[in-house]
Amino acid sequence: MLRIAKLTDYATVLMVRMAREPGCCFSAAQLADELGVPQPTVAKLLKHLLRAQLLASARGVGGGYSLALAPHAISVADVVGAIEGPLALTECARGKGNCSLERGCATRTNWQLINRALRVALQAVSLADMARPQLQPIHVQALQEKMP
Amino acid sequence: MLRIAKLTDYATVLMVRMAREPGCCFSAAQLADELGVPQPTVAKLLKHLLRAQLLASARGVGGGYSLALAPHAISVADVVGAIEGPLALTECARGKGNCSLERGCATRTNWQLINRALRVALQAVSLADMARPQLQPIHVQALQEKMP
DNA sequence: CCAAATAGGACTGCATTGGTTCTGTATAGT
DNA sequence: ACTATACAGAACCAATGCAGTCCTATTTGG
Ligand code: FES
Ligand code: FES
Repeated sequence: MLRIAKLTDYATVLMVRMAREPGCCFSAAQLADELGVPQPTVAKLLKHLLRAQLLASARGVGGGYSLALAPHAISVADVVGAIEGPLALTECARGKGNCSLERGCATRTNWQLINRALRVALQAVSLADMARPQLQPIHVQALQEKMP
Repeated sequence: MLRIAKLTDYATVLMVRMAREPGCCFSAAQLADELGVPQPTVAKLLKHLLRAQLLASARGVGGGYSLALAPHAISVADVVGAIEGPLALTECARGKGNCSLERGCATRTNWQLINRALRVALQAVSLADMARPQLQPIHVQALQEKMP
């Protein structure tokens, strides 16, 4: 229903938590405990975020995860992308041949533009922003200027 | 994966098609044929759009559907909302008690703002806009001005 | 009355998601 | 060297929601 997966929500909460103390090393167990979410689930998410190179890891006793970049250098779009794959509102927004309506479809390119706007909006919000109690309303200066 | 349902995509294509000849009456069979999508599926979508009062219908021989409002008065957000229900990126974005992380969650209010930005963006695009070959890029003037 | 067309459900197969479990590997401390 | 801790990666399963179909009214023009 045009919403992010619950796991993605968890992931952002995890990342924001870590963004509050960057450089610090968090174990999966510790994070799961703080968050109140089962440990295996948290572990899986952290692995995904690691593969996307948003986290760095240390194995062994006393190991754990830490942010790979500064909090302001990681965007919400990065986190969403790491868990859900590339952002594509419509089937046809990701490459050709995915949508059965392609031939003669009038909405494809316009959807792609909407898609791009969403991506930009998510890229504009960093973990550092999310860690603040409340960020300013995002202002969408929308297309009152349209094609002729 | 943060994408609209395929049926929603169909619905927008249908609406845009009708927006190109407003006032005209389209039967489900005719639209299904034009679109290359099975007739029952199209019929179901049209019923949903009708209930959301985006369409008007005429029964009986020679009946069909037509836009309930002018093309510029119907937004993409309306269509998405009609098919998928109210727009809510996160569980917690729609009312209390939906998200298990609620207590002490630092990202809730910020997600709600992102949510609102998306809604505004979709509301800003009308069927008339979508019917044009290509609308101007949506410009998101994002929150470089954040909370202190 | 009949045919065309919508109105409204109920129903089903399938894909995705949320969540678990298992095996393997690296590391710190004893 | 041994062991406990903690990550790495994959396979696995149950449940939810989606895409699509079907069936039975009801309305209306001819
Ligand atoms: S190509 Fe997918 S809806 Fe137009
Ligand atoms: S309340 Fe749902 S993620 Fe914070």
